[in-house]
Amino acid sequence: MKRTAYLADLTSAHLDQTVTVQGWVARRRDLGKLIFIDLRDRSGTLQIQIEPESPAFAEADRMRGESVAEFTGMLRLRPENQRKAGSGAYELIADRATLLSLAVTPPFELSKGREVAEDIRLKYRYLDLRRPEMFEKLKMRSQVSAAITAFLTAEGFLNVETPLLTRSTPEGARDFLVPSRQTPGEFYALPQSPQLFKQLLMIAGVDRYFQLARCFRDEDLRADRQPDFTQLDIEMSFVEQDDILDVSERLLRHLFKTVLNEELPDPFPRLTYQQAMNTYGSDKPDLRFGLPLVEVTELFRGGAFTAFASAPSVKVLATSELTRKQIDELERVAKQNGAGGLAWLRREGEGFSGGISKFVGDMATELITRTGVKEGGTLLLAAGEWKKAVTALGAVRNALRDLLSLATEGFQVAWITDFPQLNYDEDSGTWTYMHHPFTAPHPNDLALFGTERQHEIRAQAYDLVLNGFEIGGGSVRIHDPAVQQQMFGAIGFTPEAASEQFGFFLDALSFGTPPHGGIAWGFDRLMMVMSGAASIREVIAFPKNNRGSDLMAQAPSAASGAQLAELGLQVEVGSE
RNA sequence: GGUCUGGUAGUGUAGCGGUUAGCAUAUCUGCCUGUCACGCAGAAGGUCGCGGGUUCAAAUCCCGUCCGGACCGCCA
Repeated sequence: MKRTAYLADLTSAHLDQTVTVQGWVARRRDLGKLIFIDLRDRSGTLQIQIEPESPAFAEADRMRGESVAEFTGMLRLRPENQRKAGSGAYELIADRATLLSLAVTPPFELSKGREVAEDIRLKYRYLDLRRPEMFEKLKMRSQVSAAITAFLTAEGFLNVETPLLTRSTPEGARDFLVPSRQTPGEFYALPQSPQLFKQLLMIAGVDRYFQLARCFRDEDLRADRQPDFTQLDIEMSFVEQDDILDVSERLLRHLFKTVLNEELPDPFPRLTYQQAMNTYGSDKPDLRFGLPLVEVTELFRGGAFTAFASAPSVKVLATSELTRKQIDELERVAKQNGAGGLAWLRREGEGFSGGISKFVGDMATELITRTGVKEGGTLLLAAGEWKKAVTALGAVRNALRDLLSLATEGFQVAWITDFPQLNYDEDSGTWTYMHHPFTAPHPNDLALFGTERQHEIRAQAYDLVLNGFEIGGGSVRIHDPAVQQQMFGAIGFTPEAASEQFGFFLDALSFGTPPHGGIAWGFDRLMMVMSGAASIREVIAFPKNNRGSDLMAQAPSAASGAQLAELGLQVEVGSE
């Protein structure tokens, strides 16, 4: 029999009517003769009452936790002193019960939820997803996805799909390869992003494109990274950077308003890359708390503390009183993030004790003034080459956030702009692109190409940062072939090499390319932050663990000899 | 590749040289007609991840390994 309604949709209109409900047995309370069952479906729960004389009794008596059941009976208002909110105001007096599917004892108690080890939840993901908390995340994701589609469609964007089986191009990440059966020895690559395709769509005249695109990168995982993930990919023609930022802002404000009823600022704050790094030690600063890095390089220059005396950069963080153990832990963080060490000082009156205090005698007053450190408070200092020093202290800043619960409630969004166009790779001694090789440099900086100041070239590239997570990034693209040549030249691509690797794309650029640019949002990350989840896995229906394996489906798995033969492949498994 | 951290009944945990390996919950049985984390009584359930070592004695200490998790490298 068809169910009357979802459990949470039963209202006073159904009161004293015969209704049929279906769902899972969330809990069973057997009082001997009288049985109560809490039935759960995706909408909520409803208490079912089975009286001992009821024809439903024998069937209900067989039901166990997580079994699927159907009940028909009269919907009643609960006794007044027992009513709860929503469907908790009602109960169903069953006169017919059907056990649709008896469940074996589940491997974990669904009601324990969060307390259960994640690998067990992942192995039995379909059970984990029965938990209301998990269902709510799936639901929110679907709502955001629908809102994105509606908003961008209304703005004139076209949703276009791009291939998943495509060509490997030398971009940033490692590709996942798919062997070709029809041409043995050749491989497709799964796209790291639809980057080239979306630019080709601009060349094709689509003008405004978006797609919720699956992307694949074969790199090590993190709490906010999966090997296959979803990107909201956007590209627009005949626009400048501010046009792209404007659409992005309006879209994000719309999503937060409609889905979370949260107001985001208009406009979003903007920080340049330089400002973000210098002040917060990160290109994705968490702006839910202050704690800026303070500049003290010249205070220590030529001083008694030799480690700092000639350092290009010395930065300091002022925080509350910390224990030695906490400082040791923070030093570990600093070292893991590239610092040689983490110096510290404790304010005592108008001077300092502990740590490197014997070196700071005459600069104590100036340190106190600049940092505003309170009595008993701690200063944490890192020195070195500017980027190393600020990065290490930026990591310490985030560690302090976690240690002292500094982050405020809610959402803090910002644009990070003016990223460097080029990055010097110390290991290989070569220049590389920071964003991607088609990113347009700032027009005012073009003259710096090929000079020793080319690291100062600013790109028309920007990241969208939310609560310390990079949730989006994009750029204006190069549409001038001469600039493209300069860019390839800077990163050591000869015209031949460029043509070999991006030939079809460079051909396309030569046939009339509009000025264009775009952005890609990490959709999973956005959902993670919006839903307050601690990991990206919480907002993906069937995620992979930290080692890239799907504990439920047990992927990846070995291929059979026949499959390999058909593909012309042989496998050598790592022998030492 | 590296750093840190964990692995004890189905689940969550205590124990950290000598315990019958404890507790909670789930499971099973009995009792119970207004419960709602129902209650009460009882039962069953553990190669203490795996291998080696130290010791009279190892869940406990040491080494290795496997499996989780966080981070660094990596991820335009």
